[in-house]
Amino acid sequence: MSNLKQLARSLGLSITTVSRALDGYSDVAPATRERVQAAARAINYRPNSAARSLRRRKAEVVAVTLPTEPGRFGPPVFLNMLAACSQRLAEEGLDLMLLPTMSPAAEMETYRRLVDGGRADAVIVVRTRRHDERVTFLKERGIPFVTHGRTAESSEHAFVDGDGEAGFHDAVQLLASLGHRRIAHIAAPQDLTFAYLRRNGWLAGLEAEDLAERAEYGALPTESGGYEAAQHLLQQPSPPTALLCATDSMATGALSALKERGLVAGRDVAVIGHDNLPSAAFTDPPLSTMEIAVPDVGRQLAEMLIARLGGRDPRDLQTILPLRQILRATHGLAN
Amino acid sequence: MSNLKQLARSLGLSITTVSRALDGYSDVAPATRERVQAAARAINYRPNSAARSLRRRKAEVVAVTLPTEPGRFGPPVFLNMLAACSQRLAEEGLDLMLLPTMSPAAEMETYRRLVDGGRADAVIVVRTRRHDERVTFLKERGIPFVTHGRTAESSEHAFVDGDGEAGFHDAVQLLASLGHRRIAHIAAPQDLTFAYLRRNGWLAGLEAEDLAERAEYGALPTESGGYEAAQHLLQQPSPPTALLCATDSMATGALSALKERGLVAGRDVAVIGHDNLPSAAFTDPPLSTMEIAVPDVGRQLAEMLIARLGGRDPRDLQTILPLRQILRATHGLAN
DNA sequence: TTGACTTTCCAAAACGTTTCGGATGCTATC
DNA sequence: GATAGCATCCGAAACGTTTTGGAAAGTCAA
Repeated sequence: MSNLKQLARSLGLSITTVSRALDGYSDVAPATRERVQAAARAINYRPNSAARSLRRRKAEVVAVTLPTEPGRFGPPVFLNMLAACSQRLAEEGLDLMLLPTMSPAAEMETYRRLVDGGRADAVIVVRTRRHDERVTFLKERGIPFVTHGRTAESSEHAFVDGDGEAGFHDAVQLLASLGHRRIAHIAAPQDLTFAYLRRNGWLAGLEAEDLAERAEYGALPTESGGYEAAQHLLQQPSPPTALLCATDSMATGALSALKERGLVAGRDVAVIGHDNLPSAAFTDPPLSTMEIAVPDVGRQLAEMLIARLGGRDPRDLQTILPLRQILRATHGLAN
Repeated sequence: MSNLKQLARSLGLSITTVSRALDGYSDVAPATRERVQAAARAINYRPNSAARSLRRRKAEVVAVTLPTEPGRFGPPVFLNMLAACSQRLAEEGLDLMLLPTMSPAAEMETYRRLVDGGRADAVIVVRTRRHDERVTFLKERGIPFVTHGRTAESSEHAFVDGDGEAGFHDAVQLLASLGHRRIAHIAAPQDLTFAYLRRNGWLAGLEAEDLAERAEYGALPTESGGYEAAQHLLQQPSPPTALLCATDSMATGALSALKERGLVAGRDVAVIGHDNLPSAAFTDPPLSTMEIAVPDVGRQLAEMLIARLGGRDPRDLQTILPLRQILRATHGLAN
């Protein structure tokens, strides 16, 4: 691994000049700069990142921890989003670094290493919970951060989130307009903000439509969870005619439970999910679902982070994005 | 952010002693050590990672770039694997850092920053191609690395891979034993090693069973790709009775194409995939597929990396893992 | 009392970069 | 021919840690 000292010696220049030539300062002669750049290219010189960030007192890294419950990774949706985010951050010279973590305890320890060890300049929080230890920690330390999804104390920090509440409200109204009266909810764990808000939207929709029946079942946000929930709901005395599912994964499991009982989704029972996973277009029947209407959530996340790093007030950096309903075949008619 | 100097001053000790107390050296008095540890805990001290890795001349980071074709992220399978890998690496004091990259060019630039800038001590290569620029680069630089999936020059480096060739060979034999004679292959891009090997296995299986018909169609390894491929293969004069698909995503797309033509998978046409995605148990009918038989590929990857960092010869670190067939409902009988 | 050992501590150098505050030599101006 | 101004370069300090090579004080045996 080459360094400035070698480079300087080989060129008969001082370390200072070489450093400034490469950084584009104006006090180095054009001819010299070219010589330096050529030599740097020739030996594949890159500044040592540890030395640079020690001196500069910033890591030039934005970190995200990826909570990975054993055996199950979060929706692939996150990763597309984070990829777009990383692209924008790269334009700013920032690396996005993802750190898988296995347990909440391990995750908090990672946060401490990250923040107290100066390894990251800013943090993105995903899988946000309503009362989120990570948010508390970051606020306490005063390090810039943006959450993907709100918390109970969202007014205090930057976030971007889809309007799941409105989306589920609308979905209930759509189903009601199609004649459904018994619209059940397949809920994800309520400590997760997105799950809480979607359930709220469902409740509000029922309220608005004056529907008294409010059957629901909570499960893990996975295909199995959705399957289990649907099984439970369908075997009740007067089973629901519509299943509003917190996620597409759950909806997929629900579809499979319907099939097992000889029911056709979109004809016998309506099913609506959320996320518009790539596979949602290929379920049988193709899943009706919803997704955030703007294409570049990741980019927005990056912009917010950059604004926060530039000192902008977090209260100016709070976006709730509208959802778009994707109506395929499973939202169906009530019979 | 606190540092050793503050800590030392507040304790009336030298920086050296504080450092050594925290690192568990034996030349510091037990009483002193406790005092230091208590103080460090009190102010949330963590060593500055830039300073530490500058001095130690190692980053204590293992990097993975995640190639993310726009709009599409690799199978979630990777991420479970990497999470397990990161857990094992953490025991060794190593951070696993994932870097999303949008294009091959951007990916190579990331590699250069990573390696020439001393940001990572070792690298994991995923989505391996048969002729892989990244592998060439890493070999040239002499930095330890392990690939997930083989390359054309695998004899030279550490890797762990599933035996896709044998798996697809076996699948052909299974299908043949069920009476299928026209077994088509839905292939992924052949520059990806896994795709190449699976196709090879398919060919070898046909050979072994003396089947002359070898219809195939290459597409992107996505649901849409599989859909498109199945459409193409099924509209031929004498369509295949079995579709052996390079991935479960493709198989899912193929299932949807079958349905559209009124065909039942597992009765009219057999379908077999690869990966055993969580959703594979919930397709309709449930997908027959295969997966690596051992549970902890990620851990193996980590062990190899650790061995390489310890100087072990890469030729001792090459594992091809057997696959397990998961026979659900779509491998079906030939009619 | 002396010398050899042990225990406990510490000063200083080093890692590779960035950056502050000049230094040097040259050109233009009066 | 002195002076100011400019273009170009550089020495040295600093970032926070680890680590080398002792130093100081205490213990023990002879």
